Amino acid sequence: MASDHTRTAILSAAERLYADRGFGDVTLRDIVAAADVNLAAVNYHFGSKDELIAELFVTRSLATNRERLNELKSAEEAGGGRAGIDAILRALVGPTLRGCLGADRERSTAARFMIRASIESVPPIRRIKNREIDHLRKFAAAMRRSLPDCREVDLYWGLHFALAMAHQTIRDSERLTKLSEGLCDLNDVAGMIDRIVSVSVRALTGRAAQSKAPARLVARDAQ
Amino acid sequence: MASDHTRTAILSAAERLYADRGFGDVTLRDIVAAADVNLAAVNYHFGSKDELIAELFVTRSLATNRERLNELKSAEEAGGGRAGIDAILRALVGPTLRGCLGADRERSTAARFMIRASIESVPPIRRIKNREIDHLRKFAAAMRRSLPDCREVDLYWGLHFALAMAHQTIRDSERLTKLSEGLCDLNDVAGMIDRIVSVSVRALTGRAAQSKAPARLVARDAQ
DNA sequence: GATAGTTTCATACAACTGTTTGAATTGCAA
DNA sequence: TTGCAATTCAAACAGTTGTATGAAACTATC
Repeated sequence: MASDHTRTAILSAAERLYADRGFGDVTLRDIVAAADVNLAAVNYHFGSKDELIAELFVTRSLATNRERLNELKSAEEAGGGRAGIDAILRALVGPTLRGCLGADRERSTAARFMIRASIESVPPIRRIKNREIDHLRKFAAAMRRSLPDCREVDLYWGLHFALAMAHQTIRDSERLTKLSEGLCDLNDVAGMIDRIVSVSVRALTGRAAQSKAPARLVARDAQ
Repeated sequence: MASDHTRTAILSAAERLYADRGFGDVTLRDIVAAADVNLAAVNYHFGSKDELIAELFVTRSLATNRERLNELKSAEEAGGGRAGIDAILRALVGPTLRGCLGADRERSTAARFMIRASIESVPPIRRIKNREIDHLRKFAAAMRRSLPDCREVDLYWGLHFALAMAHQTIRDSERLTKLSEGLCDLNDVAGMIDRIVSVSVRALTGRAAQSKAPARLVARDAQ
């Protein structure tokens, strides 16, 4: 194993191309052209296209999860074993948002690749993705500790919504910019995280706080 | 132009396959096999694969927008020209959510096709999709009328978040089910809409303190 | 029933896909 | 240097893709 140069060139070219254009229309020939290596190098170093994608995904997935858990852990330590709900949610959505929309270019392609991977469900990734559930469960557990009075079902919905907002903001930032005619500042990543966390916290605590339960609102839809 | 049978068979088979498996791995041969027509029929009736996709998207896009605007209009008429913010958001996310997760199978594939189209950005669709902005602007305008004291930027973020939650709930309903181990009931579409609308309203009215909106909203729960 | 126009069909085509091959080149230890 | 394994390379492979073709089968009009 000499210099790894070819291997890493392929990895980073592939990641960038997949992040930019999706898995659908990026061919091995595109990748090797961008990496400036020979076509056969992919199969020589990775075995197959699918294994290349899988390696890319596994590496990044572990890194993202580690980053999230680090933030969660230090938040829990700071709170003596129980973190505030806002810190938990911040640990959940912060890394990806900063990664995708922050200034660091390398982290940006990495994070955008992960978004692609979570959207265009391509076979080699789908097989691995079940582990994500286990990862999210840790956050659900932290949230449960933080909000012991919150109903279980509300907790999952809150987690789900927080991820949804973060996700969609990354994926469709262009639409939001166009729609608001530049009013929504996507460069202010910290402000954006605050906003998402704040909405999520309110979604979670709004009902729990005002103790009184369902004044179920009239929903005349249905079929 | 005799019986349209072949044409419509292609359209509905294509829509179903694209909705189920995405644009990435559905070939013309898959479509004609499902529609039980000859391969050449696609090019004969539609010109090309891209034009078939475009026709599918335009048709459904117009239908969805019409449905949303109808709901919005009747909500505004009921409120004497100014609809409540919850009714506006309900008109925005309701049709798609009911379409995707409701019981009506035909509507379901139609709506799921639209979700696919909005995720996997395939060229023939990307060209058309700019019109969506104009459509959303109408909802932004209605929201502005409903919450005249709300800051413009908060308004756009609220609209964005509402769509994000609806969207992600449809796209990744499986993950939510697994994560919550069936606790989050995705069959209760009405309750889900309540929940999304309620969170969105709180996101909008919480920050803009002096709002006049009826904050008596509480989402109901299943079970 | 013959005719003209539309629609279907089997088949072929050219382009592109991921993968394989076997020879050429490299790097390094003896 | 020689020898040998690891790596690179150009070329070709088999399979799939969207599209085109020209003959056959229809349908309706006269």
